[in-house]
Amino acid sequence: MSAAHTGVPAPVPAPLDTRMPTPVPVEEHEACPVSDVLRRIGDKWSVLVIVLLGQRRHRFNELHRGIEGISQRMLTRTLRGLEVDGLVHREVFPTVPPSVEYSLTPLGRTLLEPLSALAGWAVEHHGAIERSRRAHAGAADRDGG
Amino acid sequence: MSAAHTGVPAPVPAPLDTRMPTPVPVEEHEACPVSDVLRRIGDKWSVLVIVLLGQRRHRFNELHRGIEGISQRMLTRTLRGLEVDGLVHREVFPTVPPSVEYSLTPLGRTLLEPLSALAGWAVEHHGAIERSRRAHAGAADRDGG
DNA sequence: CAGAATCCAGAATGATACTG
DNA sequence: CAGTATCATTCTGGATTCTG
Repeated sequence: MSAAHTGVPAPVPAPLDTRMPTPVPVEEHEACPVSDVLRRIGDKWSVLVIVLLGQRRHRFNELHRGIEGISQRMLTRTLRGLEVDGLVHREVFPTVPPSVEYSLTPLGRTLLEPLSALAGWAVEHHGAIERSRRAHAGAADRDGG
Repeated sequence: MSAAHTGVPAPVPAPLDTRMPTPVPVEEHEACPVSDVLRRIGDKWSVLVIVLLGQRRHRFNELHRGIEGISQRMLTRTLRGLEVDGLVHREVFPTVPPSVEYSLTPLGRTLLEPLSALAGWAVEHHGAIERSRRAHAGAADRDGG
């Protein structure tokens, strides 16, 4: 197995060597756990739910009110997905009216640390990203128009 | 602005306090840089491209051959998206036949570090995630069948 | 070689109405 | 309160064909 998709071993400083040492296979990319996780939390709402549940546990409608713009359906689906992956715990209280509380599992809490690393990167560099996007949009205008 | 979506300040150890200190607004989640980055690199191929380009620069067809299963169209679209965001640099050599080399920009290289943190988490915990998925699949079978 | 253009299938997301 | 069911729409990814 190539090391390419098994762990991103280190922040390689990109030697930019013009030679081609290895053929770079990357066969089993479908099972790559990195892509797998990225696709799970890369959807529209999962990160927001994880962050909110990282602060404290919440009831369903608290999340619904707290995340402006999410539909009931998508909140349910997001929570189910995170629950199936073992990141979120769902606890039902058989009261009337019924009450359900969501919280992060221990596994889910371990995700907060690497997530905060990526969040820090995003906060630090989203200005540069947006400038780059605007610059390329302008370039496209000048190309096409 | 709420602090909820601006940086995931720290790996909060989830006090699980039953009180409700703050109302948790999360208004401007559409502009949340964390979700923004996650959605960019959470697609099917971006992470693989970033990892490969983190090792060294590549020509178009090297990437095409190196990433088994990717279509020409998706490789082009993925590279364009990363280029627009300022993470990938595209350099054209006007030879015949033409040659194009892709490499990470300095901004793109800074992403390797937080990405490797998340990758480490994924590698460490994807076993637990898959067990959880299988457990819930089995539970669904017993529920529905 | 490195793409662009076109067409298409399926998944993700959303609005709305209904239920225990 | 906490969902489920249904339908419509948008987005994503892919196969194929064509070009400088």
